Amino acid sequence: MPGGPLRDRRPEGGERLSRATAHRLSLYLRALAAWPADGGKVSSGRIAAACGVTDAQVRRDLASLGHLGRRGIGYDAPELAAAIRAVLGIDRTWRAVLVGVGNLARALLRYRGFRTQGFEVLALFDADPAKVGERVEGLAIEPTDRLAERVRELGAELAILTVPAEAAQPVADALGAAGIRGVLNFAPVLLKLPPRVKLVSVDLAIQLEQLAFLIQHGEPAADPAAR
Amino acid sequence: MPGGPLRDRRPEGGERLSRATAHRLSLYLRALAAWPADGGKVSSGRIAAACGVTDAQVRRDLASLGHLGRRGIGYDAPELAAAIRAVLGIDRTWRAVLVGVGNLARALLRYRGFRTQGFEVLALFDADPAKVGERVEGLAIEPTDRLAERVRELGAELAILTVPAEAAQPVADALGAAGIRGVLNFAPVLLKLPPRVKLVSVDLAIQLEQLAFLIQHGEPAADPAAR
DNA sequence: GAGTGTGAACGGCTTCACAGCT
DNA sequence: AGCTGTGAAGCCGTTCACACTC
Repeated sequence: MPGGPLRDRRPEGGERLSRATAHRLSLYLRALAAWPADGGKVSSGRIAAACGVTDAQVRRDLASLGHLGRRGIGYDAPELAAAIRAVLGIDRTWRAVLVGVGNLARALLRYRGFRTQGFEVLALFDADPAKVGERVEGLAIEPTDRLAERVRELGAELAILTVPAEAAQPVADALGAAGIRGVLNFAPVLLKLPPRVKLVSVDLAIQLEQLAFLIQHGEPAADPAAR
Repeated sequence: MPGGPLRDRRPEGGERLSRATAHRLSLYLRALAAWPADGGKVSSGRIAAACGVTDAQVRRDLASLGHLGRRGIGYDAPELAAAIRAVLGIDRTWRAVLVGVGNLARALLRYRGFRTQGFEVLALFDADPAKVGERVEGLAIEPTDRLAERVRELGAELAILTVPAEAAQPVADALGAAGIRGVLNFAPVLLKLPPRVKLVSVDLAIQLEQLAFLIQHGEPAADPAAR
């Protein structure tokens, strides 16, 4: 058998944390940031209460980052925040471009917390010639057919896709070819991308459907945060 | 104990379907809608391919809706779509209000698929007096302090919250008091609501953080759709 | 007392595999 | 052959409980 023990080798480095855990870490980070910077010590219980999860869950999540807590004491808030940022990969600045400058794009651009959390939008693109040249939040809109070229030029790693559904796949193809590493997609379609490009999709209509579902079936508890 | 001799309620009383399943059902529904309306028959394999899941998963999900498929044949697309709509609770119209008329709100209002999927926004509210009276997508913006009164008047069941973070909790309180049944929240805070009010939260900044995390750790596969 | 770290039990979702129908 | 429905198994994330530390 040619495969042998070399295949399927777990890349060492301890425990891989799940996507769900990563999501909660974002929540914890937000809670820490909103904290009145008192003593600097926090406990799993306080974080849990602020984020709507159990304290055991918080401890389990934080333990996966290393030995950050001290028994009987708690966690050091700044140290904890730094560790979470590091594992989430937001301890540096990500260079991003945005394609499709509609209302959603404008809302995102104005959203504080993008730049503060380490995301920087470097360029805007739109296929509509009437929009090209217009300035939004300090950036001039460029034509979409320059997308690949400019992505390479700027060294952008992330793309935010806020184009209509029909335009999404062609743009995604162009982004993939230009060497982008991640796409945050708001178009309600299933994008096909090479496996080296990571994808997170947000479908706003589906969220409303989920809400209808929750009401329809009397689920036990309200949801702390959703995806 | 009422009921008595009537047991054996197979059709819908038995299995509760999970939130994850409900999310996938939304995906399937979208795939069905986008289908070229050929014969009218679909198989679990085709749906699976369109949604980025396994065929076994599709069968398991659809089986939980009742006995819709026919062995050797597949599913009848229109019938399947109707069944999914029914279980998701979107086989009727939901009356909704929207609070906080910024760019995000305008993007949502323009989003086709809201009204077509059974959601109708009846009124808009904003705390900014300068915006009150302005018409957006055919609706005049009303002052937020009329919110509770108008929710009752209109019989609204759902609310879409697109206000700044600081304003979210007070508005949520007002909505809860007015008898709203569900809230779709876009403000980056953990809302406290009575358990009878269902909550779905969408945090756009967290989605970007998730993307950074995926890139940072070379996850095996790209994600079909996210929450 | 307050609080973390963690094995172990638990529960639920997903995948497998195949029987059964067309 | 093609495809669904479904026990059974596998897997993974969450919760429990408690030893341990300050």
